[in-house]
Amino acid sequence: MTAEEILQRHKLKNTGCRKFILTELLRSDSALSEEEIKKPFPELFDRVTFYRTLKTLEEQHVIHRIVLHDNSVKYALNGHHSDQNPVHAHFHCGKCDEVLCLEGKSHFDAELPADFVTREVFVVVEGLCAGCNHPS
Amino acid sequence: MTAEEILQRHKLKNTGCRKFILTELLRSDSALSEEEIKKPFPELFDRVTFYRTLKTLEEQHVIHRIVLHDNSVKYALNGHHSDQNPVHAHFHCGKCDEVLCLEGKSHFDAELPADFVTREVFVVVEGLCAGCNHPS
DNA sequence: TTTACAAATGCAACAATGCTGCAAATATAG
DNA sequence: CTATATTTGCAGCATTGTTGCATTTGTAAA
Repeated sequence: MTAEEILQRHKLKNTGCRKFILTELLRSDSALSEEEIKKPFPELFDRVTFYRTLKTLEEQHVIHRIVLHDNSVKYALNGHHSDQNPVHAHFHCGKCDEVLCLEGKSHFDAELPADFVTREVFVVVEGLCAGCNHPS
Repeated sequence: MTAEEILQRHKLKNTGCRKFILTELLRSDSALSEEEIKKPFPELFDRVTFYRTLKTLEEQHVIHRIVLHDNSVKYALNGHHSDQNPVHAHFHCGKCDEVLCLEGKSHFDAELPADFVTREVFVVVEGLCAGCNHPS
């Protein structure tokens, strides 16, 4: 799957900034912050363009935001999930800062007060990844 | 439980800003943002003092931060929970913006990759509260 | 291919928030 | 009451979020 294919599939214009962001996210196993995405070419696009492009891609459900407990934000490509499951869970390694999607691998239950309705559930698991837990 | 008692219990000096923040949190059923805490007397303390006081209270485990999916932050008093349960779950009403603690009322499970370790789990349930779901 | 238009981009600018250093004020232990 | 460590207020800077507007660009239709 290429950046261009993703954009076509979502009927979005094939622009430089969009291609760049999607390409970087495709290259990465883990979710990336805005800064991490920009890293290879920090000055390639204007700050505001970057900001607006991320916003658009999120609104169009191409990518999703992950808000960590330290208030920082990372972005990841959306999978082809059914969107039936309202639980969005991610793992964040406190040492190497990597973020992993736990889609389909987690379960959450809560007893809400009467008449409360759940729309979405956002979970961030803070911990250590295998590499950081057992540094060899 | 008064603000002074809480401060004594944590061996913290009994200062104006601390008392003010704790008093406002004690008065409220739901978690409050910095702005919401300040609301009654917006100019009573300097912006930086407020910022640093919240940070201190959090570091001393008097209050905890709740980071919502829109990146905003709310604060709530810590209960007397055993701290055995690493899951911190809160409900956020997307309409009236209230935040409720779901402590002890939720359960989370995830299949992590081998050798990954969980330290803490932060959950935000986005939805509608009873009042906003069934406006009478 | 050219044209036309909506959309995307870059730039300027401002708001909100996070954060640090330092001097003055203050809480509390003795 | 005094001494001292802590807290506070102020000035100021960094980062991030956001908007308006003029210019450029992608794409669909002529």
